Amino acid sequence: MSDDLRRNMALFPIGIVMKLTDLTARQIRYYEQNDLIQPARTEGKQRLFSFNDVDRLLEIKALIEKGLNIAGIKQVLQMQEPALEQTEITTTSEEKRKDMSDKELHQLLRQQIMYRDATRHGEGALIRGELSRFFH
Amino acid sequence: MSDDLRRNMALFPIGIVMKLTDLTARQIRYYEQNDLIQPARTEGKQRLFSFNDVDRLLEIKALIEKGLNIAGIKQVLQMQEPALEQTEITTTSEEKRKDMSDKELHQLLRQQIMYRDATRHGEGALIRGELSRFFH
DNA sequence: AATAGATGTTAGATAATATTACACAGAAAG
DNA sequence: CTTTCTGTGTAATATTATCTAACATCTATT
Repeated sequence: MSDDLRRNMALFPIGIVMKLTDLTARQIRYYEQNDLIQPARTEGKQRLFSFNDVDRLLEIKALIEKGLNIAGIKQVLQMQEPALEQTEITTTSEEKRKDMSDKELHQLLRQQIMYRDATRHGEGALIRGELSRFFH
Repeated sequence: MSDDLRRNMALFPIGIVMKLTDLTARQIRYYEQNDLIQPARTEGKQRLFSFNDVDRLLEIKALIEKGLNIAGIKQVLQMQEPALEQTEITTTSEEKRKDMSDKELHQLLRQQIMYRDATRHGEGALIRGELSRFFH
């Protein structure tokens, strides 16, 4: 329980996240601008990232390297998001989905499967696996 | 193994550490000035703290609240430091020790014992215990 | 009362980040 | 084969965060 708190706690400034993810500030801000991440802010409006944010950025990076564009990444990420409120789960996800053609969706799912096959090792250890990339 | 890397990795600016430890910047810098901690620095000379640094600051804070002064804290911390190089362990520690009177040392040891009794729970989980204070 | 230790506070300098705008290469579309 | 769109680089300027150094304040000890 406090593990969740830990991982969601806003801790890192963008400079650290750049080193951790090997992304540029420009990229990180661009992904935020396109709603792929929503880092917290200090009083002075500076971004603060959590472990989860860093994890997500690493996923984004992996998907970018697989050739996905922002729209595709957005779909993939929202698919693997845990069920939030039990109200309107279906409506929300269906609404989002209706923006894609069948072909696009199938291609996306294929790529997502490949991605998960490549990265899945231990069940709950997926997170650990992501974080371990910090230390190369 | 990479756990050690993680805990020693310089990640947090002083502003975050202030919130995490509930210490002021003044205090943190003062403790550094007195060699209780040695945080890393950015190229631009700004402090960067690791999880271990934060842990240590929490220990320092606990000792301060017990009424120890800097010299006392220094002794306690260096006692619980893991054996570093096998060369000159004895000489180094004895050199440090000879600065204290017997009375001071005994008082210190008494307090240290009380401290360890109060905080010890699971063996290697001491770190976890400390870190959990972040989330009150 | 005087001293020393620990912290508060302020001032000025520097580093880190924010925002915005423009540039540009490659992919996608026409 | 142009044109357009996307993702990223880069530069300028403003603001925030941190740094160091100095002086002030408070407490406990002498």
